[in-house]
Amino acid sequence: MSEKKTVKRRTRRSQGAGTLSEVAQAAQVSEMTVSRVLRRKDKVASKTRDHVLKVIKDLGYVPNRLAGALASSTSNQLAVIIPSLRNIVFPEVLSGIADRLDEAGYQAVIGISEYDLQREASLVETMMSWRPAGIIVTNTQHSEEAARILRVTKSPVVEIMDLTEDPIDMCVGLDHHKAGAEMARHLVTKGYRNIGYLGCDLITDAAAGKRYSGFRDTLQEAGLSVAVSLSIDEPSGIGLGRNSMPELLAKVPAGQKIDAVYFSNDAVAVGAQMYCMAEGIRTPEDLALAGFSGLEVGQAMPVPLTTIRSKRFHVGWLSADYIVRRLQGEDPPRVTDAGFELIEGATA
Amino acid sequence: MSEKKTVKRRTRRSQGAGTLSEVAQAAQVSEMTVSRVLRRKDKVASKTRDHVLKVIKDLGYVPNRLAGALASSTSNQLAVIIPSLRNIVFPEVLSGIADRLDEAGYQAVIGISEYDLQREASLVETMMSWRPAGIIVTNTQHSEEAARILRVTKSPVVEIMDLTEDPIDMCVGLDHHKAGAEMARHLVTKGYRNIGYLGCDLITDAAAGKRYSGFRDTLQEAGLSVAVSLSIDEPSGIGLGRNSMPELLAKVPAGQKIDAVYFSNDAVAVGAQMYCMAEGIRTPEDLALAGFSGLEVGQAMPVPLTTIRSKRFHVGWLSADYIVRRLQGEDPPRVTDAGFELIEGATA
DNA sequence: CTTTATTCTGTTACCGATAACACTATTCAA
DNA sequence: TTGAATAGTGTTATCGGTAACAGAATAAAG
Repeated sequence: MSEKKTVKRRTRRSQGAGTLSEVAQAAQVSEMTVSRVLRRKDKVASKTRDHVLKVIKDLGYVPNRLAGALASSTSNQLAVIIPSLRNIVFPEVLSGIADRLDEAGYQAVIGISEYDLQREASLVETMMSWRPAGIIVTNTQHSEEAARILRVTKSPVVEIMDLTEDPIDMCVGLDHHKAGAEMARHLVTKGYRNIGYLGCDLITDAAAGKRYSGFRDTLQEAGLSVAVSLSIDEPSGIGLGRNSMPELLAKVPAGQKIDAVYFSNDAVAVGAQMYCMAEGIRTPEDLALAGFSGLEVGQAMPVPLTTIRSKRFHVGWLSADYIVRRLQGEDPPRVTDAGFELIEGATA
Repeated sequence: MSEKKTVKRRTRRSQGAGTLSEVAQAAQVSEMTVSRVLRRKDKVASKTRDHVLKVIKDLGYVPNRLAGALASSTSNQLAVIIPSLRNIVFPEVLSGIADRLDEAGYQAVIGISEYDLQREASLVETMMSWRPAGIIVTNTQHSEEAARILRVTKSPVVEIMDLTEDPIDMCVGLDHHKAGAEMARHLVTKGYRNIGYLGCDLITDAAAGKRYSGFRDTLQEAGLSVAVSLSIDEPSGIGLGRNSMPELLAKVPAGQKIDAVYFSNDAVAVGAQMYCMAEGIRTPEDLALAGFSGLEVGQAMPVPLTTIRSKRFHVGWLSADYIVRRLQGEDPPRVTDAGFELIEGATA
């Protein structure tokens, strides 16, 4: 008489949210029926549905999406990796993403890389292990490992803010080199000849680096060069601009003078502008200033900042849109140049 | 001869990331061994471990955490709900949260409620359905439904930024009523008697509402009242401050004058300050200004803003810390007043 | 050279859902 | 009236892992 060895163990803790099977029992239907009611797919008799819904409500049942996602291998989570949250640009991108995802029923999971490619790689791996519906990463430069994972996945991938001809999957951004060039042209046209540069670390922030090189190249074409430049390896911000201006000005060779400064972004530029106001340096009469981003704060200044507006909300929205559409079977463009726009403020 | 009806179906799509079982086969060990290698729990012979790790690397295997979390009912995801990302205060809170979570190996999943309790409730439900390790929500006011779900869950819950004596589980924040009161006292002490208020909608932003009531109450105790006030139902920001100042000033009864304005937060205050600079209104000689938050931009102004610093990074860090510690079996305090600090700038 | 303890690895039973198909009851056209 | 199409619901086999215990292999003890 062989008795099957029935080991009874397991008293796995409940999470207090109930299970499908509890609901099914209480409602006297099968689990599938409950599942159908919740997902509103397939039809369920409206009488049954109402009854099940009532039971669900009474029990305060909250479905377990881990199980759902595992079984169906579909998720409504979308991974988003950005370099930082302190630079208001990225929250604005996120707003665009969230806006589009919302209406499609998806949810962003955000990771912060702190401008560190190694951290980015580790985030990519962690986030992909949750099998998101898609992933959005910032910039087009990635570590070998991150790139490998992103290339292998079948989920849609969008690289944002920057452009490349050969994206991993899709990309939406703007040409930073061109943006830098455009500002250089603007300053040259305005008659500035002795131009300085103040920015955050150009290696850390690859896009800022591209803008700088576009800027410098264009000056060179005009027979000019960057008179003096200073890169600070700190998180960019208003404080950095305000505190580093004296240092930049001090670097100007004795006997020379600069008549304009280009900044890595608006935050730094605004900080510098505040320094100028505090020191009685008139803009643009004594010194012209030019930024990049088109932040609200720059445009609110008594003398609005001359800058280039990047379409951050739009880039975010579009990248999310592409992912959603891809998931719906469409085939959005691989490379999208969202463009930019020179804002001729009053500082240059 | 009864043949068991063996239905063979299923060709569920692979996700291209491999599975434990594939790794196990390739490495000639059991799935459990691979699982152990990855989770670094239990010990695995170092020879076996190295071999498995090599196979994992060669295959480019990325574990499926959905399955892992489902089986172990533990997650490294932490849900965080904030009202907005556009107000730099919240990204700063998030930085604090991310900072602490990182070192403990957790990951924040962020939801944006847009100051809408209904949306918050829906986010709470969606996010809890992923069975996060814990959840952080902003403010202490929630819809009936959100509160129910939060009370039922066994995961740690922290309400942040505001305080209440009876939190759902834990709370970390500051006393906004007191903060408003403190600023009122400061202005009164400084000799201001005709004080106006400009802010965003007080219903939308409950914390701002509490500050205002603390402010008003204290003025009343001093025998004063708010001379003129204006609430705009728009997302608060620098633009709002800059554009609404004229309207506020226009509301001052003819023949009267105000000598100070209290703002719902620094963004609005800075916008107003820019308006003043642009219009040649001197601060504080012609008009004193006082904000709340202690944003970098306010302190970088040529005339630094008088305001109250909220410890946003710290609040975020601490809330994450409490959750992590709770998960480790400790018992952090239920209510934590993170305090605030009056910054006596030069505008009041 | 056993016995016992210690390491390491495998087996089995789930976790809580969904996919795919099966089956029963209606409804409808002929 | 009857076979076929349509609706509504149930059954079974996973999804890709982990918990708990069992068992084998090795080391330590007597």
